[in-house]
Formats: sequence, structure tokens, C-alpha cells
Amino acid sequence: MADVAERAGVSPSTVSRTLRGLPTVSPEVRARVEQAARELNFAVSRQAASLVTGKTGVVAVLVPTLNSWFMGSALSSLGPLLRAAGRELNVYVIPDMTERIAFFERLPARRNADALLVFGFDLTTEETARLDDLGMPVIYVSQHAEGRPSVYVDDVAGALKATRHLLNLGHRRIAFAPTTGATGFSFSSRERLLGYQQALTEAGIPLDDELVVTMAADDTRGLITGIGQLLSLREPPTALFAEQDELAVAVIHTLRRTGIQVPDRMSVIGFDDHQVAQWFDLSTVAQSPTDMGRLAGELALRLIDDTAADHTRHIILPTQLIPRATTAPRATPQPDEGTAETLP
Amino acid sequence: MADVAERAGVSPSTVSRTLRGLPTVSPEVRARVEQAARELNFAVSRQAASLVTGKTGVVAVLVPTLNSWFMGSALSSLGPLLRAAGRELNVYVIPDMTERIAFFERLPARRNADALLVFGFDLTTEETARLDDLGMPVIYVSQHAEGRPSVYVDDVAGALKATRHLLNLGHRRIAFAPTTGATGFSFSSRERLLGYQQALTEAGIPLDDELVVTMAADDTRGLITGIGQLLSLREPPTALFAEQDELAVAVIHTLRRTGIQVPDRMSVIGFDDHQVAQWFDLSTVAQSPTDMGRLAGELALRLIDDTAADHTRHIILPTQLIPRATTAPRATPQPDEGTAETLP
DNA sequence: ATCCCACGTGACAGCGCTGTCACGACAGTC
DNA sequence: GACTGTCGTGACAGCGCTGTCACGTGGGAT
Repeated sequence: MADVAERAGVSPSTVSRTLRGLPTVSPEVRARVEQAARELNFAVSRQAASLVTGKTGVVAVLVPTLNSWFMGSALSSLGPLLRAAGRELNVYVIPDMTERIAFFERLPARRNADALLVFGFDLTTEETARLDDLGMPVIYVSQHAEGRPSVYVDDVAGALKATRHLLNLGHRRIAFAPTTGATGFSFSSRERLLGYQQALTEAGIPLDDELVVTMAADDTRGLITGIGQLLSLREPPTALFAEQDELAVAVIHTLRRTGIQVPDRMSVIGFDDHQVAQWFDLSTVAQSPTDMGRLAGELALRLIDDTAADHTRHIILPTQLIPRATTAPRATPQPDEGTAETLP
Repeated sequence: MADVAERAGVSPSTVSRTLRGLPTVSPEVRARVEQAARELNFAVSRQAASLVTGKTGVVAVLVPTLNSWFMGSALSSLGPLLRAAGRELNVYVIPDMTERIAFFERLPARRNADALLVFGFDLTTEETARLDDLGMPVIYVSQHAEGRPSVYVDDVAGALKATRHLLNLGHRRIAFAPTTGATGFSFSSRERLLGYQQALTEAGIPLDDELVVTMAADDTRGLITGIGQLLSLREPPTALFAEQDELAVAVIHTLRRTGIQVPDRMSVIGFDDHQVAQWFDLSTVAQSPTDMGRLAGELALRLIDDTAADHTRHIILPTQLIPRATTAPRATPQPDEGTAETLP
């Protein structure tokens, strides 16, 4: 900065003022400084600036993985938004429980960011409390946190729509397949289960725990045993609601390999409206992670700039049912459900 | 830090030494300081530290999007690796040309990171030159940069394998479908085209530009016209090699909707071994973005710590052909290829 | 007993900025 | 013509650390 000042024939103070866009700089001086800065390829050191201002110019996000449609979409809209606001995006990837514990133990984001966006974890009260004295706004994304700023999709309502759709098609035995990651169930898992149960209850159908089977899209063995479990029930389901599209697609693939046609013998519906849903003609419930990323980012920027802002407002996003080709009216019961026993 | 020093009854210097793990601290003092730090929830300010050391503790990555299987996988392995090394991950998302120009104009990473990983762009010589005087190691990932550290998969060899596989199945008219993003063609697009051409040439088959049609997985209209273009040739292809699995899957979906069975009437092979390939039983060429992320990260850490390290070594990763159910021997020619005209 | 050296610790300057205050120049007011 | 206020600029301290140097202590070699 001293170099720029010398080149432009002004004091470092003036250079600082110019580069920060303060109004108290005369047009001629401003032009001179800007040109000098350009010629020297000068960029302000965030570190030094933040030491004085206490602001880091960084927004941190805490995510369980980046390898998912949801995170990818959300962060792809968040990133450019932050850049436009002159802020950097710092990502903490917490792939497993060990890392999760370490993160909350050490809280490395402390003093190294102006705000933290926590994505899609189902945090314990202790963890939430820990974040409370982080000394920066913390925004909970894809989860509800009582009394704290949250942005999430209305999972209950979405699951309600999916399940009602199956009910309206005449299905009575409807399975629900939640999924779990290395860091445990997500907030959405719980909420979607709730919506599923609510729909059944309002239709007067008793809940049956045997119809709720946890599976993971990337665990072929678990998929097969999970589906086998459902097909070997005395009254197997005629429809399945998968917590995520990717799981729904994996389920369909597994079903088809065992000769069970979708939707003829089994209706399947997902949740997300992932790109893959289109290629599979999968019925699903659409949500918009892009919107979620954008809204969360805007909220973060607002809370950073305006410390007096309301820190308890929640933003809840809508869902839409997207009926496609994997859900169909319940077929008249067939005598032989025994194919379940012939799984590979 | 002064608070911690006071609480532990030592000088700030000693606290600093302790927290940085320097060996010249007695065990008793170390224990006292560590406890004091824990009790006060103290975390070192990276900003202040970096002001003195000149190191930011940050590794920056430049990516065209986060919303892709490749980026997600690569960064999911890179993130924890950096965390384990005590470094932060800073992401610059450059979704379009405007942002791209702005990035290279302003180079916001300057002084705000210790190394930069550039993912999957096909940079111009000017852009590369600009990065050269960024004052930090720059690692080119998923692309080859002459005389600069690069980590990439052997796209040419992979494409060669895919095309040879189709040739070995008896196909002679083989189409290639490259794909393009908002920031232009990637390095891989070019390389895979090269491998495709090389395989045809070594089989003595003349290249036909009409068989190379650019498409995008998320552009349904473009897909249909692109495929229509191929099917309306005097000699339509009997096999198609798609630059990416996602595109291959979209192509298969489009073909099936027009009544063209895969692989009976048309063999399709992709590239990536994306998760979706399994669900579609898609033949493909596997690469490992996870390995790429890890190797690139390790390389970055090495170049940061050891400025004398060899900055010109390239790491080239292997590929494997994964034959599945979407490639089959060429059918005996059928008289009626006219269905191409009946596209919706 | 004397010297030397290794070891653990404290004092202090300074990294590159920003916020505050002071100052001079100039225009407007009575 | 003296006073007041506004505007643009410079001087300077200090943000929270780290690197360097100096210092005191104790054990081993001579």
C-alpha cells in the first residue's frame, strides 16, 4: 500500500480511503490512486484489514459433504452471491463423527469468519449452544433451530403431498425409506417421516413400523436386504416413498433387477426433483436448493451488516408434487408376491 | 492471547509457542497453557498470525461450479485433507464468463491464500500467465498446463478405451457427443475427442465431423435436435460415446422415448463412472475424482511447505473401462432407420 | 571450582492495514 | 476583514499475533 501511495504521490491513508470507496476523496486523486494500484497489481490484504476492523470478509459454511446434489446446488448459488458482495466463501467439510466432534470442540471458524451457515445437520442442543457463543451470526440451513435464524424447506408438507398422492392412487400399504449419512440422520429425514405418518393418520391408516426401512443409495447390499424385508412382510407394500430421489432411483433399479416392475407392481416416489428424476421419469416432490442457498446467503449478509436485525425469523420454502411415471393406481392384488423370496 | 497468558501465569510468547506446538516448552507449562486456552475458548486469530508469518493458512480453489459429481467428489476428499493439515478451504465459484473475466482481472486470491487449485477450466495462455505472478503455487487440476504442476486423468487413453470397446463390438459408425458449460469447453472435452479420433484412425475409419454433435444433459430441446441430427444422416451411427455419464443417461432417456432401444438399436457409452451409471447399467470409463482431489491437495501442501520442490511434475491418473448393459454387438442392419424422422 | 552450553522463558519490535484526530485551504456569512 | 464551517488530506497509534534476541538456570566437561 505504501508503494501505491508513493506512486500516486499521496499518503497511505488516502490510498486506503480510495480503495475502500469512501466518498471523501477528490476525483483526480481517486483516479491517480486507482491507476497506480492497477499498475502495481495491488490487492488489499484481508488479513491486515481484518485485524483492525474485526471483520474478516469471510462467510463460512459447515457441510456434511460436497458430494451431493443438494449441497452442490445450494453452494453454487451461494458462492457467486457472496463474491458479488465482496466476500469469500470458506467451506468446512465434516464427513464423519470424528471430524464433527473435533469441529465443535475446537470451533476453528471462531474469529476467522463473519458468519456461519450450518447445512443439513441435525444438531444436538449442546452443539447449538456451542455455536451460540461463537461470536458471529449462525444461520441454520435445511433445518429448523428454535429461536435462531433458519432457512429450510417445508419437509413435513412435502412428505404429506407425496404420501397423499400415493393414497389418492389407492395405495394403503405404503413404505417409507429414510436414509442416513456418516454423520447420522438429517433434520429432513425426521421431518419427512413425520409428514408421511401424518398423511397416513389423516387417512385413518394405522402406522406400521415394519414399513419404515432405512436404506442408502450407495449400499447395494443394504438396499437388497431392505427391499427383501419389505417384500417378505405378510402384507407387502404396494408403494414406497423414498426420502431422496437418489435413493428412489436405486430402489427402482434394485426392484427391476428382481423382476418387479415399477410402477406396475410397486409405485415409487422420491423427494428433491434431482436431475436424475427426469431421466428416470420419477415422480417426486420438488424443492429448490438454489433458492435455499441464495436466501441463506442474503440472510447472512443482512445479519452481518445489521446487528440489530431480527435473529429469530425463519424462512420456510415451499414444495411441489411432480407426478411422473413411477407412480400409478394400485393394481388389483396378485396372488404371487413370492418373487420377494427369489432375491439374488 | 494475553488473557490466556495471564490465566496460565506465563508470557504471551510462551502461549504462542505452546499453541503452535513448538518443542521448547516444558510439559508442565504446556499443560497449564492448554487448559487455560480451553477454559477461555481461545482460538488463534489467523489474520493476526498471517500478518506476521506471511502465510494465510488458506488453500483456495477455483471451480466452474459445485453442482457436479466431479467437483463434489473431488472437493469432498480435498476438504478433510486440508483440515487435517490445519488449513482452511476457500472456494471461488466462477459460473460464467463475466465472473471469469472479473476473477482474472482482480485476482482476489492474491495474498489471501497460500496456494490455488484451478479445477477443470481450459485456460488461455493469458490467464495462465496471470496466475503465474500470483505469488503462490498454482496447481492445475483436471487439465494439463505445460511446465506447471498439474493433476489430471488420462482422458485420451480413456476415450481410446471407450471407442475401441465400441469398435470391438463391430460398430463402424460411432458418434461422439462433447458437452459444454457456461464457461466453455473443458480441457477434458478436447482430450476425449482426441482419444475418440485416435481410436477411429487406428482402426482405419475416416473421421466424419457430422458424427460429432455437442449436447448438454440439462437441455432437453438441444438433446432432441442433436440426436435427430445423428439419426437423419444417410448412414446414422449405431453407437454413441458421450463425454460424460450424465449426458449419456440423458441421451438414453431421449432415445428410449423415441422408441429406439439401447443397446439393441444403439449402443451408448459414457465417461466418469458416476453413481447414476450404476442405476442405468451404463457402460462407461471410470475415473476417480476422489483420488484427484486427494493427490492435488497433497501436492498443494507439498509445494507450500517446500518451495524448492519440483514445480513441473505432472500426475496423470489412470482410467478403466467398465462394460455394462448399454453397449452390445452391432445388430445386423435393419432396413427402417426412418423412426428418426418421427421425433416429437 | 570454573567454564560452557543447552534449555526454557520473557521483552519487544513490527507485520499492513484502518480509525481517529489534526490541519490547512477555501467558500460563505455578517 | 474576521469568523465559521466544510472538505480533502496526512500523521500516528494500535489491532493480535510471531520472530528474534537476551536472560537466567542448571548439568556436564575440564
